[in-house]
Amino acid sequence: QLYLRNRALWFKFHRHQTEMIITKQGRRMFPFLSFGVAGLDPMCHYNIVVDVILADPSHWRFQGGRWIPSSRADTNVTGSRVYVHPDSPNTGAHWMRQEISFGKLKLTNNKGAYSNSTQMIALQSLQKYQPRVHVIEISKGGDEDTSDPDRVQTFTFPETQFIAVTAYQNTAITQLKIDHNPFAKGFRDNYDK
Amino acid sequence: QLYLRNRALWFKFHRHQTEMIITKQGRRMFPFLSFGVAGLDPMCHYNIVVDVILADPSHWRFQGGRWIPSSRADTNVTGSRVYVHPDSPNTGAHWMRQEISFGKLKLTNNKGAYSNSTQMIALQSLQKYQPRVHVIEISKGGDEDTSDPDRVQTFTFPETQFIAVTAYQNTAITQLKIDHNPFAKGFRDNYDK
DNA sequence: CCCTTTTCACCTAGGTGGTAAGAT
DNA sequence: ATCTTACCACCTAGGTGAAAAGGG
Repeated sequence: QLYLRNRALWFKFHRHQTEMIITKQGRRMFPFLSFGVAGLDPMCHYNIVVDVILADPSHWRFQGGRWIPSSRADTNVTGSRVYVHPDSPNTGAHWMRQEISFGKLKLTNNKGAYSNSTQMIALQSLQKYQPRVHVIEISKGGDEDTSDPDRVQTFTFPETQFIAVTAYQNTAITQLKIDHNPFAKGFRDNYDK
Repeated sequence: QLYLRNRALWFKFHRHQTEMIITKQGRRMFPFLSFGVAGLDPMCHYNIVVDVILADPSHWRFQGGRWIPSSRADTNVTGSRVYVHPDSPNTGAHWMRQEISFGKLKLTNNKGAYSNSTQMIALQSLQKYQPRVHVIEISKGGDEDTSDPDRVQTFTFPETQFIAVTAYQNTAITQLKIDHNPFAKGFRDNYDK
């Protein structure tokens, strides 16, 4: 019913263990989450949201060209913030008509970034994370009722797991970012103009 | 209860009869509509929308340095399209917290621009228009009921009237645009770098 | 020592009016 | 003649990884 549109790209990164930069002011994901959906009620209203949960309790270190799990995380895990797709709320017909892209979602390491509804997800560096997407049917009362499991569908794609970093560790990941992210075009070897 | 935030700027243009460019792919307004609002119910939900109505039935021509009304409009007026503020729907608390800006609203002369929810308002060149803003209280049923006059408040600011053009006619208007629109900075006389 | 922050050149993306060509 | 369109140089705005500086 819901599928990952840029699955092939995600797998290219996943093969090398995806890394995502986090900064204080927020950094976009690349690849970003892009979904297609089918089977919704065209007339019904839905919110579509993404959250990011800890995929693994360990701290990770990049050593000898490999990621290795280290000590257990000492910090208690703060619940990951939810990112609501900017088109939300909208009809099933709307969501099924076109790509559902989370290209403007930003990741941050600034826990104080919750000020005034800035849409960012706060993570801890060197931990492994798993994004999830939720399709929330809005009840006729106008409010979503997340306590009713029939009204929320959750999808998880393991190929979108990543380790949060403040600087890239694996040069293979860096090269994939440069090769595929349009904003990094200036770093491509075969870039002539 | 609702006021025009950039009223002084609008008056600078209004004094010379404001002109707004319309193009096929859509052109932003400058100045753009920017409002502040007070007195809403912080918990209640509202849509805030702008429409543009004909301010005058005449065609206008710029001749001898002045705008003069010409023949009556022969075309039957098609109802102006509504532009819904991208934050809609939202709570009274949200709308009262910050500027309500319509900076991304675009004007077009392409009547076929209604394709697939492109958010543009279609106008006819050389006619005079009046923007309006509507604050629509959303009923508990979740749908706005625009047939109930108690639930819609409409505000009109005469200083935001403008004539739609495909190229500027009055050089005084052109100069004001260059002086105040950041995107036209390259045309300023005192621009050194 | 390892991780984070800041700054930078370089890019994408797209909003300006000017200008010349096109359309009626 | 008058109005419209297409293209342009020039700008704003902001997303990249590299590299150097900062911090514990």
